[in-house]
Amino acid sequence: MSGLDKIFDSVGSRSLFKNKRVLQSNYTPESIPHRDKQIEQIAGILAPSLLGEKTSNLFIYGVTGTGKTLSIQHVTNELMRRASENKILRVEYLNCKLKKVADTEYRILAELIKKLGGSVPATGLPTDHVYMKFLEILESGDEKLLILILDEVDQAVKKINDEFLYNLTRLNSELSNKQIIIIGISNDLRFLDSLDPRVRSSLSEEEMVFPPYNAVQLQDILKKRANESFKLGVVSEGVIAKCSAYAAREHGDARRALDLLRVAGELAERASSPKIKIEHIDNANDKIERDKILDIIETEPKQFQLVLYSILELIERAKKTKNSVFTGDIYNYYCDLCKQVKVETLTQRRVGDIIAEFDMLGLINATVISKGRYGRMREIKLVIPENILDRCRGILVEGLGL
DNA sequence: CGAGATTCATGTGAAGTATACCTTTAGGCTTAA
DNA sequence: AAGCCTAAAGGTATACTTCACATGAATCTCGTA
Repeated sequence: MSGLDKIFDSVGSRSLFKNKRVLQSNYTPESIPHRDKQIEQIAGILAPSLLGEKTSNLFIYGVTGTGKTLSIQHVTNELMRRASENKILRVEYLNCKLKKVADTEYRILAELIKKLGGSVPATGLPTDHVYMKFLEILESGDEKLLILILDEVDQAVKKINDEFLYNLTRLNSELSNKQIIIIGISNDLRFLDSLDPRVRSSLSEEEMVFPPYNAVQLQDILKKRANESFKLGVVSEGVIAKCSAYAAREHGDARRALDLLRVAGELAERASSPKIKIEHIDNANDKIERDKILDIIETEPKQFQLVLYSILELIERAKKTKNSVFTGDIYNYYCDLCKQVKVETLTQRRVGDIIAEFDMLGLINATVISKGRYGRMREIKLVIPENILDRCRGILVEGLGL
């Protein structure tokens, strides 16, 4: 038996997981603790849809990981189950945050059409044409109602404008025998205030707020899932408490807590530990943060990577001299870098926008400051933790062929 | 000395351009009657 | 004549550029005490 066989064979017996899926973020549990009230309320609002009646549009707030998406999905799943025979309902879920998938009006519509079974080219069509196509494909279906769930709408509106929401809410008047119910989900509590009053009133006919979980509730949730997910006796004393404490600090983000538990389990498994210990959670916390950032960096387009590399290098240098880094410095360094790699340089205008995007992504922190006589620029600070800087640089160097 | 003007380096908005892709339309070719 | 293919014409979204104006506090200027 080869050495590898041994490793492969031992996987089954060594695994700490009974059913890992339970801890993955796309898993929909049977019951959702501490959200009974909200679920009932949603169900109450959406119930008439079973009879094919148009219900109010619904708007839901709450910070990440408070069970918004889960609750909605739970209710709509039940609705679908009840409505499965008579085909009056259809539910579509769309996350508006996904870059390159749903970050423009055109792409959101294209994505919706795709989900409904049609197809549209990535570019070339006038937007109103795409609207027509959307209506067409909607009319062609059997279902009377479409429940459209737009997750993280605030992101979409920030990138586009609120007119497209208005267009969506107005589509109902163009549909002869179909109706659309829009459910908007947002993490940003102030989002509604920034909307045009017209859009606001039609989108948020009903509003709901999901409060964050407190540490006790988080523990409850984690316990339940841990029991389903891990084999008996695998979870050490205090692990659950620690996970929920971490997550409670992140304003009650349950998803974060579950991720933490799952990754901790994976780490423990990899380290051949028979139990998940508290130290695994600390490691998991680092790993999650790390993977998130590394993934963003890796998937960013080349020009963005060049800018980011410039930022990284300059901040590294500035650390020694205790100077700050500004837009101009970065642009100069970036230009040199482009020459070195033989890539076309973008204009400073564009690079400025790219820097702003990194700010949005949370990789850097860029604040506009005025240095009086010496101009006005963004002061740029890195948000990426020290301990993964080298790996970031590694990815960039490799990706750029430096 | 201090109020107001000046200045710098870039922020920021709007409009224009390049590219890649789409539909429509007209012409040319083939085919079947 | 009808059907099919192709190429040109006309159109769009997106990423980027160009142009022009906006910003805001350190510094300068100059009248005044």
